[in-house]
Parts: sequence; structure tokens; C-alpha cells
Amino acid sequence: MIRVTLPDGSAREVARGTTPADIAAAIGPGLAKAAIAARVDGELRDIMRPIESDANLALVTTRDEADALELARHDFAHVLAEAVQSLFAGTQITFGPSTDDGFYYDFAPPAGRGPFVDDELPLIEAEMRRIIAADQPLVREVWSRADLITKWQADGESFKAEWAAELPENEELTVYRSGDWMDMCRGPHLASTGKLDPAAFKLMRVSGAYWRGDQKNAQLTRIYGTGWLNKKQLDAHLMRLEEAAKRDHRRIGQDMDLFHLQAEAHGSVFWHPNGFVIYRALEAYMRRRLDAAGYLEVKTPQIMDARQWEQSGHWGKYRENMFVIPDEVPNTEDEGPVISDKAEWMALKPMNCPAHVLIFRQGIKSYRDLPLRLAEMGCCHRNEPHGALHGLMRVRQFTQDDAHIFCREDQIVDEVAKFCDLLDVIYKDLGFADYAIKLALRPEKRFGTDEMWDWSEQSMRDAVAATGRNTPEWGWEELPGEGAFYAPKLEFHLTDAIGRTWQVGTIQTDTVLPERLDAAYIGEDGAKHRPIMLHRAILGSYERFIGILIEHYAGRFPVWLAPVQAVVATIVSDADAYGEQVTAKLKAAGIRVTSDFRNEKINYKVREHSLAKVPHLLVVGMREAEEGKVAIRSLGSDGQRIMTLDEAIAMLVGEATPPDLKDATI
RNA sequence: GCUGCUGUAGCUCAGUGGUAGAGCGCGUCAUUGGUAAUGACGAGGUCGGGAGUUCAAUCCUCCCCAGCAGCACCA
Repeated sequence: MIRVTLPDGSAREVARGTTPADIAAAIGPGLAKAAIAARVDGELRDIMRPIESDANLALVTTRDEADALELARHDFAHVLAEAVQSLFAGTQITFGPSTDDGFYYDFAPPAGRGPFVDDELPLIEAEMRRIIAADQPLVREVWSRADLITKWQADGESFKAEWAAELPENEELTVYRSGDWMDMCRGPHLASTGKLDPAAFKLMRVSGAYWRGDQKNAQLTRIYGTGWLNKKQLDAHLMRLEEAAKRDHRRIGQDMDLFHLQAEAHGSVFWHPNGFVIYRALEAYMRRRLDAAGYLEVKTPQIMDARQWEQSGHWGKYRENMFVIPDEVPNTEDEGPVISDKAEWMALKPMNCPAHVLIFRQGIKSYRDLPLRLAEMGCCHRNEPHGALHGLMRVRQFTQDDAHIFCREDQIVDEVAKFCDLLDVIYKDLGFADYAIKLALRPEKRFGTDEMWDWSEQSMRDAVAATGRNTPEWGWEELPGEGAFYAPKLEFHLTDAIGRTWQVGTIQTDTVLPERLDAAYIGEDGAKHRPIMLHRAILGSYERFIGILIEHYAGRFPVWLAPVQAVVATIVSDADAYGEQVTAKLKAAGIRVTSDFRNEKINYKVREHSLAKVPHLLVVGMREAEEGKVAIRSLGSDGQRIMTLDEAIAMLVGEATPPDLKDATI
């Protein structure tokens, strides 16, 4: 007999080999029906898996949503794999986990045919529903490694055989059977396919993926699905996707005439007047914040000699992402190559840091000059892989809100703390209340000694600890292998209005670049010392950050950022003269205002400017003209407020004031 | 860069082996209307680029380019 302790503290003596399902049945028929899995000593397990020794047991039901979803999605992945193999003989299975909103499975399609395509998804879905309807038990079996490898080889499953051979020695190899079909899997699973809701999943798309995530390996076909516990959840998820699509910055950018992209300059942004208003408002705001925080703004060359990039290390570690250009007058004759093979190379800057070190190196620096904070709205070019480009979010030419802080070791903690405070204020001003802090540790491809990395990683930990932000409430975690090649990165991840996260801010402790470019200052002791260099950005890039802002606000910007802050619309043409006056006064007050005196009905004007997301519509007819008033209709509210022109101007000026200028105490 | 899908008017999209269509937008005219679409008429397209098959290609084939989704990449 073994002793099983339940969550309420009660214990039961049961025979060894009793399953959680048996225990659920013994407790009551309701629970037996609801239970879908079990946590045995905290580990999620199959409900039919026998308990072999004394244990704490908690039965898992569909009310334990996180566990239930995880199980269901994992099962959907298996059902998908079974469906594909039953429809397409000769397909090899590989690997198929659950994801944040569903599941996927990677397949090697049968020899002689191409990848699966979107059009085949409905067929596969139908087969999945058949398997679910068949309510096949999912049975766990433990296999010996040798038997399993033999079995996979016999079945022509070379990927599975390879995987089985490489699993760790001490790992128990398990398979799950669903009828005649089986997959190697750690589990756990639901008791049978019939536990899945056939209306709670949808296959979304196919794509390529590499075996074991490595570009050098075979390319597989990945089929993605979204899976839930019931149709209601699925529908809600599909609705959320639609919501996100409506916020897409590319869509809104076009609708609001903010920017465009085109093939002739792919990866670079054409900012239209409306979009550039946002850009300039943001830039002006950032300049004021940086000035106040003791940064000195600089501007550095766009093109530098390859020798400089060799010295900084970018030529060796980063060249594949650089735009390299010849330092030679192009041949203007019709004959011969435009550029000879003797040309020396230059490159567009992919980063601002080396240039900032070069400024630091001009003249002799004293410890009294530190910390020296050099900021640049640095326009960088990176030769990104074509498949990576995405709207404003991933471009090849972008402007960083970059700065480098040159300081002594003993100033790091203070500087990181000041940076965190500045960033906190800026994110809140821009409408982001939530963000998480993470520390990205040394990557495989890197500069510097292990001792330097030990030191700089620890200095970051210490600095964050000093600000009290290294806690779960701040989303604190360490990310091994994710750092930059020259330094560990402290990362700041924003949460937007619909719960997505974006890594934007970063600060990095770098000892490598000052060394390579020989930056030094004279210390109190009269000797030369290396400064520490802190690379830091708050927005990341203006392009991407504005993309994030567009999606966060769904185009409904706060008034201080809105391209057009107000429109004066007349009801009848007799009010145009008054409308002109209103417009002129608003302009004089610094409001970005346009007027709409077109020969259209007021309904039409209201609709058009509302769809254009103009924050305030000032409607004037003869009544307003006679009384010196305006009727204000604000975005997001149906009603109108009648107020005097002076009241309206005071209100608009208040809303149009950037947040840093509102509070005179900062 | 890899896999799949897509590319037709400013935008959203329909369509056909015999050189194209809708709605919105745009222009003109009429209408002066009080808070989410007034009506009529009109202009507007080398059907992403190149090559091939064909009597004939926007449509079929091949190559290229770009966009989208995912993968890889994200210093």
C-alpha cells in the first residue's frame, strides 16, 4: 500500500499502481468526470498513469485552465500529426509542442511532393475531427532506447530515430499510442482524443522551419494551429487577432497618411508630413528630457573607413550586416566596371558607438569629466536579411535614441539607477505603465575574456539590485546567451494596450570597446585609466518606437503627438469667415489645426475626421458665429460641448502641451 | 537568406487565353445641409518587371523584384 495525500491534507491508503483516475472515482463521480490529469508531487501527469509510491496528489480539471490548455494543445499537436500521417503516407513526423495560443507540428513531407500548402489545411482539419470523434485512448508506454530506435528506423522515421538516439542517457523514453499510431513524447496527455473539443481548434497556416532550428539542417513544413478548451475561447482568440490586425501600424500608417515604404528603397521609411509631425514631437520631447538629464548631444559621420570598423571589431563580427561602399570615384565610361577591384572600402555606420569613442578621445579627459554622457539621434544602416524586414518594426535605415556614458567603475551603479529613473518617466509619459526588466547574458560569439564578462554581468546585477528592480514585480529574469557581442544587456520590455511586449530600452556595460579604441582618462592618481562605456537607448529606434506607439494607441494619439490636433468644420458656408477666425486663433496658439470648409454636410465631415482619428472637431455654424463659441466634438465621445473660443483654446493648449512641459517642477 | 502564399485604378477587391470591372477616393455641376456617408455626371489602369509558349497572354510556363505569414537572423 502507498499513501496519497490530497490538497486538503487528507490522506488515503491505496494499492501501489492505483491511478489518479481511480482516486478521483473514489472521491466522487463528479470529480471523476471533470478530472483530466493529475499533479503528482507537483509534476503534471496522465490521469491513467499509475502512482508507484507515496505522493502528494492534486487532480487537474478543466477549471485549472493553464494546465488544461497545455494538455489540450499538446494533444491537438499529436492529433494533427496523426491526421497528416494518415492522409499523406510517407510523411515523417518530427516534433510538435504547444505554444502560447495553440500548437504546431513540423513534418518532413513524403519524398516526391513539396511542402503542405494552405489549401490542404481544411482536409487535415477534417481528419483531425474524425480522430477526435473516434475518441481513441492515448496510452503511455515506456520503451528501451534500442527497441525504439529500431522501431523508428523500421517505420522510416529517420528524424525520430536520430532524436531517440540523442536523448540523455538517464531519460526514460516514452511513447504515446493513439490507436495504431504512435509518437515519442514525454507527455503528459489527456486520457483520450475525445477529451478535445473538435470545435475548439483551427489550423492557421503552414510555414517552413528547420530541423532543430538550424538553418544548415533539412527544411521541414510546420503546420500551425490555435487550440482552446471550447469554441467560445477559440472565437475570442480569433477576435483578438482581428483586433490586433486593425491596429497594424502598416494599415494605420496608410489610412492616416503617416508614411510609406516602397520597393525602390525597401527597408527605409518615407515619412509623410503627418507621420513626421509625430516623429518631430517625439524627438523634441526626447531632446528636452536628455538635456535635463545631463546628456550632451553630438552628431557623427555616416560613413567611415573600413580600417576604423576593423579596429572597433565591427568588420570582423558584424560585417554581414553592414553596407560596404567603395572609396573610389566611380568609372563614368560605358566600358569597364563602375568600381575597380582596387577600391578601398568604407561602410555606412551600423552603430554610433565607435564614433562616440572617437569624440571622447579628442583632447585629454580627466576623471573630473566623468561621467560624460554623449547622446546622438544616430541614423544607422544595417543590411538586414530581406525576410526580416517588417513595416517600421524592422528596417534597414533607422535612427536610434542612442547615448554612451563614459564613466568610472564606481559610477556604474549610480548611472544605471539614473538611467532607470529617466526611462521610467519617459515610458509613463508615452503611455506605457507596464514594463519588465531582463538581463541578457554573454552570447557564444563574443569579445573579451570570461573574467571581463563575469565582472560586467555582475556589475549589472548589482546596479539593478541597487534600484530595487530585481524582483518578480518588475518581471526580472536573466536570459542566458542573449547579450550583445561586446556586453551584457539590461533590457526593458514594454507591455502595450493589448498585452503584447516589445523590447525597446537597453543599457549595456562595455569594457571591450574602450580597450580596442584606446579610450583613456587621467585619474586622481595622475595615471591613465580605461573608462567604462555604458551603451544605452530608451526608445530603441524612432521608426520602430513610432510603430509601437501607433499600435498601442491604435492611431488615436494623445493630443500632443497627434498629427492634426483639431479640425474646424463649418456647417454652412456663411460660417466660413468665422471658421477662418477660429482656425487662425488656434494656429496662433500653436495648435496643429486644419479647416474643412468643403461643400459637404456636417455628418459627412464628422464621419471623415472621426475616421481620421482627429482628437477634436470644432464645429461652427451660424449660432456659434453669432455667439463667439465653438461646438467641440472629441474623438471617442458622441456628445458635443459648447464653449467660448477662449475656453476651447485653453483646453486644447493644455492637452497639446507635451507631458514634460506640463509639470514645471521637473 | 529559407518555405508557402500574394502582386489588377490612389485605397479595398472582383474578373477573363481575344488588350478590363465594382465600391470608396478624386474632378465638375447641383445642393447651404446642425454632429458618423446628399445627388448626378466624369476622369483615372503597359493587370509588379523580364523572357517564353500561342494566331493571340493580365490569365499558361520560367526567371527576377517586392509584399504577407512563419523559420533563421535581430549586432
